[in-house]
Amino acid sequence: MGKKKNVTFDDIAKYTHFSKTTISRYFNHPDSLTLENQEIISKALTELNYQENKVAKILANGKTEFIGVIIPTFYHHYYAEILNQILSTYEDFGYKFLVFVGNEQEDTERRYIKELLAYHIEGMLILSHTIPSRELAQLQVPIVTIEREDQYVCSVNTDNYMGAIQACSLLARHQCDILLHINSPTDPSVPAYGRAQGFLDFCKEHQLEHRMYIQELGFTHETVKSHLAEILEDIERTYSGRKKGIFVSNDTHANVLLNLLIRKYGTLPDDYYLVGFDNSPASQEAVLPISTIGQQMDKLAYEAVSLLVDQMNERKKRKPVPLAEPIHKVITPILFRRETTEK
DNA sequence: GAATCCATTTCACCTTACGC
DNA sequence: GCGTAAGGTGAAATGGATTC
Repeated sequence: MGKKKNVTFDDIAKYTHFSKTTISRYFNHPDSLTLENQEIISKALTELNYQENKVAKILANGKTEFIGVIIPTFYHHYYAEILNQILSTYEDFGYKFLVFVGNEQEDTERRYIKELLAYHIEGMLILSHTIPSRELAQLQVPIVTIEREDQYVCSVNTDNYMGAIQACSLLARHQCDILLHINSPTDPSVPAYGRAQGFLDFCKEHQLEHRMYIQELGFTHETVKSHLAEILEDIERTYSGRKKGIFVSNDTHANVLLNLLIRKYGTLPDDYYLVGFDNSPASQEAVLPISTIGQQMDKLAYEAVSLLVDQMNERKKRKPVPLAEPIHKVITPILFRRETTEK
């Protein structure tokens, strides 16, 4: 049995005795047709069972309606959630997404970007950290980054510094004797650096005893667990008998630390107060729901896609005016008090 | 190297409405 | 009745990879 041929504009045109142009106008500029003719075409579409052909549309106008996305990893639940929010902006903007996970491999990410450009994506959202924004800015496609170094490209970031202040304020209100911050080494050009800087500034300003554990924790559960176990051992040894307020740089790591404590003590000891960052699902689903600084992922995703769509629309104009300077939007974080501080 | 896939775009034509 | 503008529509060119 031969393959059944799809119904095309040509078929609709012959059926209705209009030209293909008129059929195209029906879909793209319906107001340019009389109501009577719109009705005739509408009826024909139903009778012929026409199925929209996006591939032909892309071929004709060169606009793929695709946005490329590079995610660094799915180990952090934050990225799964933010991607979920990005995908849901389809309802608002109609763009579809081609997603790659770079796994922190710079050359792999370059290959993925090349592949995305070959698909004629109209814009790109970059969440991975490996490729400098100066290099991204050279690509002939609008780009918006989320929570990464962004000097030369548009971006949407959480106010990490304010988030750290909120976390420290909460721990200070609980009269913690010592404030501790666990983080990976972060370059000052990365927005997340604000978490460490905010911690440091708050402790200094309020003359609170503090300490920062800054070290690479790894990208697998096993390595993170092993490194956090070492840090916890040091905390137990150094600050025994004191009330410890720990601000961990993300919820995934906060959850691993919480599990280590619960495995050891059966519960979260009274002298431990814990705050994470991101409000990722891990913080809510933990054995003890974790207090956290919530990144408004829905807003981050919406603003990022919105900023990208603005640039993509500008490029479609006859005389596009490129941005003089990259736009950087900042989203306010929200404090969530849960059981790791509210005992 | 030409034909094919198929929707869009550009240019151009025809019709109708309106003012003088 | 004529000229002009606006509205409605069609023919042909177009895009790039694949197939013939």
